[in-house]
Amino acid sequence: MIFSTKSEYGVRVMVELARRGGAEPVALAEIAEHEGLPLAYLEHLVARLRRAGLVESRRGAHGGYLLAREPAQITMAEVVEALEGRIAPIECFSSTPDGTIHCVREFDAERVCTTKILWTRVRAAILDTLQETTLAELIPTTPKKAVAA
Amino acid sequence: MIFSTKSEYGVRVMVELARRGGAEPVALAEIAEHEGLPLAYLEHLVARLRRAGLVESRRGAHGGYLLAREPAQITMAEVVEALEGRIAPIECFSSTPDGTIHCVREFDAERVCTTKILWTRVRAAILDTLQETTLAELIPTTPKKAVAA
DNA sequence: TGATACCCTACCGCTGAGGTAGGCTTTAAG
DNA sequence: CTTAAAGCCTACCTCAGCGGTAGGGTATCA
Repeated sequence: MIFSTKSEYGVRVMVELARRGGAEPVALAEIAEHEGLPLAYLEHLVARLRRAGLVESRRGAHGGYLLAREPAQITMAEVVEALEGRIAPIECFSSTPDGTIHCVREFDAERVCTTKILWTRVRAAILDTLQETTLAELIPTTPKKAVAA
Repeated sequence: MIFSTKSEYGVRVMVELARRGGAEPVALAEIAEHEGLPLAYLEHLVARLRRAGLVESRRGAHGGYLLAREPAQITMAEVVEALEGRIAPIECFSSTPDGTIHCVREFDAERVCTTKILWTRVRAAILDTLQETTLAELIPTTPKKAVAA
Protein backbone atom coordinates (compact mmCIF):
# COMPACT_ATOMS: atom_id res chain seq x y z
CA MET A 1 0.00 0.00 0.00
CA ILE A 2 1.25 3.41 -0.93
CA PHE A 3 -0.25 5.44 1.90
CA SER A 4 -0.91 4.10 5.39
CA THR A 5 -4.18 4.25 7.28
CA LYS A 6 -2.90 7.47 8.79
CA SER A 7 -3.88 9.15 5.55
CA GLU A 8 -7.06 7.19 5.19
CA TYR A 9 -8.28 7.94 8.71
CA GLY A 10 -6.98 11.49 8.71
CA VAL A 11 -8.78 12.41 5.50
CA ARG A 12 -11.97 10.92 6.92
CA VAL A 13 -11.68 13.09 10.00
CA MET A 14 -11.19 16.17 7.86
CA VAL A 15 -14.21 15.29 5.73
CA GLU A 16 -16.34 14.82 8.85
CA LEU A 17 -15.27 18.19 10.22
CA ALA A 18 -16.10 19.82 6.90
CA ARG A 19 -19.47 18.08 6.74
CA ARG A 20 -20.51 19.52 10.12
CA GLY A 21 -20.29 23.06 8.81
CA GLY A 22 -17.73 24.35 11.29
CA ALA A 23 -20.08 26.41 13.44
CA GLU A 24 -19.37 24.45 16.60
CA PRO A 25 -16.43 22.22 17.60
CA VAL A 26 -16.92 18.51 16.98
CA ALA A 27 -15.75 16.03 19.60
CA LEU A 28 -13.34 13.44 18.27
CA ALA A 29 -15.24 10.69 20.06
CA GLU A 30 -18.24 11.52 17.92
CA ILE A 31 -16.25 11.13 14.71
CA ALA A 32 -14.60 7.96 15.96
CA GLU A 33 -17.97 6.38 16.60
CA HIS A 34 -19.46 7.60 13.34
CA GLU A 35 -16.59 6.21 11.29
CA GLY A 36 -16.02 3.10 13.39
CA LEU A 37 -12.40 3.99 14.12
CA PRO A 38 -10.43 3.78 17.39
CA LEU A 39 -10.57 7.09 19.28
CA ALA A 40 -7.17 6.79 20.94
CA TYR A 41 -5.53 6.31 17.58
CA LEU A 42 -7.37 9.21 15.97
CA GLU A 43 -6.07 11.45 18.72
CA HIS A 44 -2.55 10.87 17.46
CA LEU A 45 -3.50 11.69 13.91
CA VAL A 46 -5.50 14.78 14.71
CA ALA A 47 -2.56 16.01 16.76
CA ARG A 48 -0.51 16.02 13.57
CA LEU A 49 -3.25 17.89 11.75
CA ARG A 50 -3.33 20.45 14.52
CA ARG A 51 0.44 20.94 14.53
CA ALA A 52 0.26 21.44 10.76
CA GLY A 53 -2.28 24.20 11.28
CA LEU A 54 -5.11 22.42 9.49
CA VAL A 55 -7.46 22.12 12.45
CA GLU A 56 -8.01 24.08 15.64
CA SER A 57 -9.00 22.67 19.00
CA ARG A 58 -11.28 23.78 21.84
CA ARG A 59 -10.47 22.14 25.15
CA GLY A 60 -12.82 21.36 27.98
CA ALA A 61 -16.47 20.43 28.04
CA HIS A 62 -18.25 20.96 24.72
CA GLY A 63 -14.84 21.20 23.15
CA GLY A 64 -13.64 19.50 20.02
CA TYR A 65 -12.05 20.29 16.70
CA LEU A 66 -12.72 22.81 13.94
CA LEU A 67 -11.25 23.33 10.51
CA ALA A 68 -8.69 26.12 10.57
CA ARG A 69 -9.70 27.24 7.06
CA GLU A 70 -12.47 26.94 4.49
CA PRO A 71 -12.65 23.44 2.98
CA ALA A 72 -11.92 24.89 -0.47
CA GLN A 73 -8.68 26.34 0.89
CA ILE A 74 -7.40 23.01 2.20
CA THR A 75 -5.65 20.75 -0.29
CA MET A 76 -5.18 17.04 0.15
CA ALA A 77 -1.46 17.54 -0.31
CA GLU A 78 -1.38 19.46 2.96
CA VAL A 79 -3.43 16.84 4.75
CA VAL A 80 -1.46 13.85 3.52
CA GLU A 81 1.88 15.52 4.13
CA ALA A 82 0.86 16.43 7.66
CA LEU A 83 0.00 12.81 8.32
CA GLU A 84 2.66 10.89 6.44
CA GLY A 85 5.53 13.31 6.41
CA ARG A 86 7.26 14.50 3.24
CA ILE A 87 5.97 12.75 0.13
CA ALA A 88 8.67 10.99 -1.87
CA PRO A 89 8.23 8.00 -4.17
CA ILE A 90 11.38 6.26 -3.02
CA GLU A 91 13.97 6.40 -0.28
CA CYS A 92 16.89 7.72 -2.32
CA PHE A 93 14.85 10.66 -3.45
CA SER A 94 15.25 13.73 -1.30
CA SER A 95 14.06 17.04 -2.68
CA THR A 96 15.80 19.89 -0.94
CA PRO A 97 13.79 22.90 0.29
CA ASP A 98 14.78 24.93 -2.76
CA GLY A 99 13.11 22.43 -5.04
CA THR A 100 16.10 20.70 -6.60
CA ILE A 101 15.93 16.95 -6.48
CA HIS A 102 18.88 15.05 -5.22
CA CYS A 103 19.62 11.36 -5.67
CA VAL A 104 21.57 9.58 -2.98
CA ARG A 105 23.11 7.18 -5.49
CA GLU A 106 24.50 9.84 -7.81
CA PHE A 107 28.13 9.31 -6.99
CA ASP A 108 29.69 11.51 -9.63
CA ALA A 109 28.52 13.99 -12.23
CA GLU A 110 29.53 11.61 -15.03
CA ARG A 111 27.01 8.92 -14.26
CA VAL A 112 23.68 10.66 -13.89
CA CYS A 113 20.96 8.56 -12.29
CA THR A 114 18.60 7.81 -15.17
CA THR A 115 15.91 6.30 -13.00
CA LYS A 116 15.48 9.78 -11.56
CA ILE A 117 13.40 10.60 -14.63
CA LEU A 118 10.84 8.01 -13.61
CA TRP A 119 10.57 8.93 -9.96
CA THR A 120 10.42 12.62 -10.74
CA ARG A 121 7.40 12.01 -12.95
CA VAL A 122 5.71 9.80 -10.38
CA ARG A 123 6.24 12.28 -7.62
CA ALA A 124 4.87 15.11 -9.73
CA ALA A 125 1.81 13.07 -10.69
CA ILE A 126 0.98 12.27 -7.07
CA LEU A 127 1.66 15.75 -5.78
CA ASP A 128 -0.32 17.43 -8.55
CA THR A 129 -3.31 15.24 -7.86
CA LEU A 130 -3.16 15.86 -4.13
CA GLN A 131 -2.77 19.59 -4.66
CA GLU A 132 -5.63 19.80 -7.12
CA THR A 133 -8.06 18.01 -4.86
CA THR A 134 -9.46 20.18 -2.07
CA LEU A 135 -11.40 19.13 0.98
CA ALA A 136 -14.46 20.86 -0.43
CA GLU A 137 -14.68 18.29 -3.22
CA LEU A 138 -14.96 15.42 -0.77
CA ILE A 139 -17.91 16.69 1.22
CA PRO A 140 -20.95 14.51 0.56
CA THR A 141 -23.41 16.85 -1.17
CA THR A 142 -26.58 14.88 -0.54
CA PRO A 143 -27.09 12.16 2.04
CA LYS A 144 -28.09 9.78 -0.75
CA LYS A 145 -25.31 9.85 -3.28
CA ALA A 146 -21.83 11.28 -3.74
CA VAL A 147 -20.38 12.68 -6.93
CA ALA A 148 -18.42 10.27 -9.04
CA ALA A 149 -14.75 10.82 -9.67
CA MET B 1 8.39 6.38 1.18
CA ILE B 2 5.84 5.35 -1.37
CA PHE B 3 7.73 2.58 -3.14
CA SER B 4 10.32 0.37 -1.47
CA THR B 5 13.86 -0.25 -2.65
CA LYS B 6 12.49 -3.30 -4.44
CA SER B 7 11.25 -0.91 -7.10
CA GLU B 8 14.33 1.22 -6.98
CA TYR B 9 16.75 -1.69 -7.35
CA GLY B 10 14.57 -3.58 -9.78
CA VAL B 11 14.27 -0.64 -12.15
CA ARG B 12 18.03 -0.22 -12.01
CA VAL B 13 18.55 -3.83 -13.00
CA MET B 14 16.17 -3.42 -15.93
CA VAL B 15 17.96 -0.28 -17.07
CA GLU B 16 21.31 -2.03 -16.92
CA LEU B 17 20.00 -4.95 -18.96
CA ALA B 18 18.63 -2.53 -21.53
CA ARG B 19 21.88 -0.59 -21.64
CA ARG B 20 23.85 -3.74 -22.55
CA GLY B 21 21.95 -4.15 -25.78
CA GLY B 22 20.59 -7.61 -25.10
CA ALA B 23 22.89 -9.55 -27.41
CA GLU B 24 24.39 -11.66 -24.65
CA PRO B 25 23.13 -12.51 -21.18
CA VAL B 26 24.42 -10.30 -18.38
CA ALA B 27 25.46 -11.86 -15.08
CA LEU B 28 23.66 -10.44 -12.09
CA ALA B 29 26.94 -10.22 -10.18
CA GLU B 30 28.15 -7.77 -12.79
CA ILE B 31 25.13 -5.53 -12.30
CA ALA B 32 25.37 -5.81 -8.53
CA GLU B 33 28.94 -4.61 -8.58
CA HIS B 34 28.27 -1.87 -11.10
CA GLU B 35 25.37 -0.47 -9.07
CA GLY B 36 26.85 -1.17 -5.66
CA LEU B 37 23.93 -3.32 -4.56
CA PRO B 38 23.89 -6.66 -2.69
CA LEU B 39 23.86 -9.57 -5.14
CA ALA B 40 21.92 -11.97 -2.92
CA TYR B 41 19.13 -9.46 -2.57
CA LEU B 42 19.00 -8.68 -6.26
CA GLU B 43 18.51 -12.39 -6.91
CA HIS B 44 15.19 -12.21 -5.08
CA LEU B 45 14.07 -9.21 -7.08
CA VAL B 46 15.11 -10.53 -10.46
CA ALA B 47 13.24 -13.73 -9.67
CA ARG B 48 10.06 -11.68 -9.50
CA LEU B 49 10.88 -10.01 -12.79
CA ARG B 50 11.43 -13.42 -14.35
CA ARG B 51 8.18 -14.85 -13.03
CA ALA B 52 6.41 -11.80 -14.44
CA GLY B 53 7.88 -12.55 -17.86
CA LEU B 54 9.93 -9.38 -18.06
CA VAL B 55 13.35 -11.00 -18.19
CA GLU B 56 14.69 -14.37 -19.34
CA SER B 57 17.52 -16.31 -17.80
CA ARG B 58 20.36 -18.44 -19.09
CA ARG B 59 21.79 -20.82 -16.54
CA GLY B 60 25.31 -22.14 -16.30
CA ALA B 61 28.64 -20.59 -17.15
CA HIS B 62 28.39 -17.39 -19.20
CA GLY B 63 24.75 -17.30 -18.27
CA GLY B 64 22.82 -14.35 -16.99
CA TYR B 65 19.71 -12.37 -17.73
CA LEU B 66 18.17 -10.85 -20.84
CA LEU B 67 15.20 -8.62 -21.42
CA ALA B 68 12.23 -10.65 -22.60
CA ARG B 69 11.07 -7.81 -24.86
CA GLU B 70 12.24 -4.62 -26.50
CA PRO B 71 12.80 -1.80 -23.97
CA ALA B 72 10.13 0.28 -25.71
CA GLN B 73 7.63 -2.51 -25.10
CA ILE B 74 8.22 -2.67 -21.35
CA THR B 75 6.33 -0.17 -19.22
CA MET B 76 7.33 0.84 -15.74
CA ALA B 77 3.88 -0.18 -14.56
CA GLU B 78 4.73 -3.79 -15.35
CA VAL B 79 8.09 -3.57 -13.65
CA VAL B 80 6.83 -1.92 -10.48
CA GLU B 81 3.83 -4.21 -10.21
CA ALA B 82 6.03 -7.27 -10.61
CA LEU B 83 8.20 -6.05 -7.77
CA GLU B 84 5.73 -4.50 -5.35
CA GLY B 85 2.56 -6.39 -6.10
CA ARG B 86 -0.71 -4.74 -7.04
CA ILE B 87 -0.54 -0.95 -6.88
CA ALA B 88 -3.12 0.60 -4.58
CA PRO B 89 -2.86 3.92 -2.77
CA ILE B 90 -4.37 2.66 0.46
CA GLU B 91 -5.30 -0.55 2.20
CA CYS B 92 -9.06 -0.29 1.93
CA PHE B 93 -8.83 0.11 -1.79
CA SER B 94 -9.10 -3.12 -3.72
CA SER B 95 -9.82 -2.96 -7.42
CA THR B 96 -11.37 -6.19 -8.60
CA PRO B 97 -10.09 -7.85 -11.81
CA ASP B 98 -12.99 -6.40 -13.81
CA GLY B 99 -11.85 -2.88 -13.00
CA THR B 100 -14.51 -1.78 -10.56
CA ILE B 101 -13.13 -0.28 -7.41
CA HIS B 102 -14.36 -1.51 -4.09
CA CYS B 103 -14.01 0.19 -0.71
CA VAL B 104 -13.83 -1.97 2.37
CA ARG B 105 -15.50 0.68 4.50
CA GLU B 106 -18.56 1.13 2.36
CA PHE B 107 -21.02 -0.51 4.70
CA ASP B 108 -24.23 0.32 2.90
CA ALA B 109 -25.25 1.89 -0.40
CA GLU B 110 -26.64 4.95 1.39
CA ARG B 111 -23.34 6.20 2.73
CA VAL B 112 -20.97 6.19 -0.21
CA CYS B 113 -17.32 6.57 0.71
CA THR B 114 -16.47 10.10 -0.41
CA THR B 115 -12.76 9.72 0.15
CA LYS B 116 -12.83 7.20 -2.68
CA ILE B 117 -12.81 10.13 -5.09
CA LEU B 118 -9.42 11.16 -3.82
CA TRP B 119 -7.79 7.74 -3.85
CA THR B 120 -9.19 6.93 -7.25
CA ARG B 121 -7.54 10.03 -8.67
CA VAL B 122 -4.24 9.31 -6.97
CA ARG B 123 -4.20 5.74 -8.19
CA ALA B 124 -4.95 6.82 -11.74
CA ALA B 125 -2.23 9.46 -11.65
CA ILE B 126 0.39 6.97 -10.52
CA LEU B 127 -0.68 4.23 -12.86
CA ASP B 128 -0.86 6.53 -15.86
CA THR B 129 2.62 7.81 -15.22
CA LEU B 130 4.04 4.33 -14.81
CA GLN B 131 2.29 3.11 -17.94
CA GLU B 132 3.44 6.04 -20.02
CA THR B 133 7.06 5.63 -19.08
CA THR B 134 8.84 2.81 -20.90
CA LEU B 135 12.18 1.28 -20.19
CA ALA B 136 13.50 2.73 -23.43
CA GLU B 137 13.21 6.24 -22.00
CA LEU B 138 15.49 5.44 -19.09
CA ILE B 139 18.46 4.16 -21.06
CA PRO B 140 21.37 6.58 -20.79
CA THR B 141 21.86 7.84 -24.33
CA THR B 142 25.43 9.05 -24.03
CA PRO B 143 27.95 8.02 -21.38
CA LYS B 144 28.36 11.66 -20.41
CA LYS B 145 24.89 12.99 -19.80
CA ALA B 146 21.32 11.75 -19.52
CA VAL B 147 18.20 13.45 -20.81
CA ALA B 148 16.38 15.68 -18.38
CA ALA B 149 12.85 14.81 -17.25
C1' DT C 1 -16.60 20.56 41.78
C1' DG C 2 -17.67 17.44 38.66
C1' DA C 3 -17.92 15.96 33.98
C1' DT C 4 -16.21 16.50 29.46
C1' DA C 5 -12.95 16.57 26.17
C1' DC C 6 -8.35 17.67 24.52
C1' DC C 7 -3.31 16.57 25.33
C1' DC C 8 0.98 14.01 26.16
C1' DT C 9 4.08 10.14 26.95
C1' DA C 10 4.96 5.51 27.05
C1' DC C 11 4.40 1.06 25.61
C1' DC C 12 3.43 -3.23 22.69
C1' DG C 13 2.65 -6.92 19.08
C1' DC C 14 3.19 -7.76 14.47
C1' DT C 15 4.30 -7.45 9.73
C1' DG C 16 7.21 -6.62 5.92
C1' DA C 17 11.42 -4.56 4.30
C1' DG C 18 16.09 -5.43 3.49
C1' DG C 19 19.51 -8.53 3.66
C1' DT C 20 22.36 -12.99 4.54
C1' DA C 21 23.48 -17.94 4.07
C1' DG C 22 23.97 -22.12 1.99
C1' DG C 23 23.18 -25.60 -0.84
C1' DC C 24 21.37 -27.29 -5.35
C1' DT C 25 21.18 -27.51 -10.52
C1' DT C 26 22.44 -26.28 -15.14
C1' DT C 27 25.84 -25.19 -18.61
C1' DA C 28 30.23 -23.86 -21.17
C1' DA C 29 34.98 -24.60 -21.48
C1' DG C 30 39.29 -27.01 -21.08
C1' DC D 1 34.41 -35.50 -17.57
C1' DT D 2 35.59 -32.45 -14.42
C1' DT D 3 35.44 -27.86 -12.86
C1' DA D 4 34.03 -23.22 -12.50
C1' DA D 5 30.45 -19.98 -13.37
C1' DA D 6 26.19 -18.82 -13.13
C1' DG D 7 21.15 -19.11 -11.93
C1' DC D 8 17.69 -21.08 -8.49
C1' DC D 9 15.52 -22.14 -4.06
C1' DT D 10 14.52 -22.21 0.84
C1' DA D 11 15.30 -20.67 5.20
C1' DC D 12 16.53 -17.43 8.33
C1' DC D 13 17.69 -12.92 10.67
C1' DT D 14 17.14 -7.98 12.33
C1' DC D 15 14.77 -3.92 12.75
C1' DA D 16 11.69 0.13 11.92
C1' DG D 17 7.28 1.63 11.71
C1' DC D 18 2.39 0.74 11.59
C1' DG D 19 -1.70 0.31 14.15
C1' DG D 20 -3.25 0.41 18.46
C1' DT D 21 -3.71 0.70 23.77
C1' DA D 22 -3.17 2.78 28.37
C1' DG D 23 -3.16 6.19 31.62
C1' DG D 24 -2.61 10.21 33.48
C1' DG D 25 -2.62 15.46 33.00
C1' DT D 26 -5.00 19.92 31.89
C1' DA D 27 -8.38 23.28 30.32
C1' DT D 28 -13.27 24.48 30.28
C1' DC D 29 -18.21 24.64 30.96
C1' DA D 30 -22.34 23.88 33.87
